[in-house]
Amino acid sequence: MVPNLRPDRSILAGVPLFAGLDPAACDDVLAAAHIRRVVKGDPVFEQGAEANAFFVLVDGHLKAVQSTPSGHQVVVHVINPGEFFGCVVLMGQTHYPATALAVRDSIALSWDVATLRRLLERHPAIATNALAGIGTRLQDAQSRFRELSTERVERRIAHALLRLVRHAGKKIEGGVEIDFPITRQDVAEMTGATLHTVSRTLSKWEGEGILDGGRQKIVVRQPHLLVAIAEELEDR
Amino acid sequence: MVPNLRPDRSILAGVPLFAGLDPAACDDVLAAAHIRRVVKGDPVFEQGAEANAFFVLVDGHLKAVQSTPSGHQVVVHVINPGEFFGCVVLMGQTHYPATALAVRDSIALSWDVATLRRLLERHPAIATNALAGIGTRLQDAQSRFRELSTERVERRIAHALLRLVRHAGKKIEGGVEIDFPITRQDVAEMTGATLHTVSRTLSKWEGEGILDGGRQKIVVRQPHLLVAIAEELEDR
DNA sequence: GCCTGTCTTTGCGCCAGAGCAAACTCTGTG
DNA sequence: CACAGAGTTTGCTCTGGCGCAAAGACAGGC
Repeated sequence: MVPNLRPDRSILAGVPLFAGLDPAACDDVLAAAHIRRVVKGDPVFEQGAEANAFFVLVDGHLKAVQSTPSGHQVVVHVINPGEFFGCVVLMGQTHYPATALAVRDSIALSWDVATLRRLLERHPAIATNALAGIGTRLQDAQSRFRELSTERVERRIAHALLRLVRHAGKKIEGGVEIDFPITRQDVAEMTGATLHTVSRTLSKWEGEGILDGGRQKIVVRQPHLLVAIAEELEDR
Repeated sequence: MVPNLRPDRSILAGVPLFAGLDPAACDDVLAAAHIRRVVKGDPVFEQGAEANAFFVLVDGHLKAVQSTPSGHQVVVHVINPGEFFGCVVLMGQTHYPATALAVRDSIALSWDVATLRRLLERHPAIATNALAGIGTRLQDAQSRFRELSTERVERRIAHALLRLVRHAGKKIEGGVEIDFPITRQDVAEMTGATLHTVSRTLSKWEGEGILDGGRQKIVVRQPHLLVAIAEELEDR
């Protein structure tokens, strides 16, 4: 962690957490920030570690994974640029409940707990924005819970892919590509399925022209067909 | 909804959302509140309705249920006295994502959106407290997601019961009773299981002396055995 | 006290998808 | 360029727990 190297107010532009802050406030926020670079495969923090900092992802992609004592892993959240993470420190928790792992080289801003508290006090709008952000995430978590309870694997995978397309999709020639390396195992851990089932399903869809796979790569060719699978009332 | 009938500051004592507020602030909060009484079986608000009020449960118990287009229901949250709900209005959502149903006669305080905004501005501590509350709930949702992904039904049911015991348990002669009417179906909807599987599992546990069942009633006799089932590393 | 509707229990068959196993295919590295 | 390791595909088997069905058991209303 190094002191802030570029006091460029524009990095905060795409961060909902700081929406509505006046330039002076932005400078205040930035001045207190540290920059944290993390290379693909490295954790920003690990599950169980003492929670002492709060982060905003500026560039790259992370996944928040929880692992169970029995060795299973679950991807509880994919963190996209502009999102905050490590938000447990906002809520008086002392340890991180998940590991934040860089799925590609990433850059984050960070603030330690005390600094964050001070910023919250000085700029109450941040608290309101944080509330909105966490709320959205809560809803997302509940949706996924509902899906996992009520839907069959195929449909859950479709939902997961659509979510990825929406939040981390990059438009390319003839489709939308998930903008970071993603394994079948990752998709399995997001949907409560096994690697094998995900692989089979994606292969089938590839055969149907819905998407193109590849090593750590997914390109959705026909998003609307995925929507049809995800939403269709009648069971397939 | 009727105007505040009892301006008794003490009702706010057990509400974490208003922790740390000075007496004057409490009075301010209370003066703006309305009291909403709701009888068992009635909804406080329904999924899809316009979100125009925010609530704190003073007495009773609610369940937050989401239903899918296909008719399945999921219990996303059990609301205990002192908790807030309808918190989507805090986050700029326009419609309630779930139905809040009274599982017994209940009393809630309510504030309309505009009033709430004003209170938040005047008493920033509320925003901080709300942040903590939603954060806890997010973690809870993620835990349940993880359980649903990685654990077999029996263990998930054990976890759900323990959660109920913890947050809505009433110590009675020789055990802990869940302090509101709860059906096997409810437990099923909390754990992503079917009514039948829950019934079978509870019957088995009743046979083992871990708990006593009954119509809409569960009394846990040996919580530690439940913990053993929930936590044990080796699969049963 | 009886009746009705709701909740619960239990039996049985079946299948989605997990678990296991093995081969195959990339990609980066020495 | 061969090799190692990680990621992917695919086949086969087996089973947890769902779906369906039907019979009890209880509580509240009349």
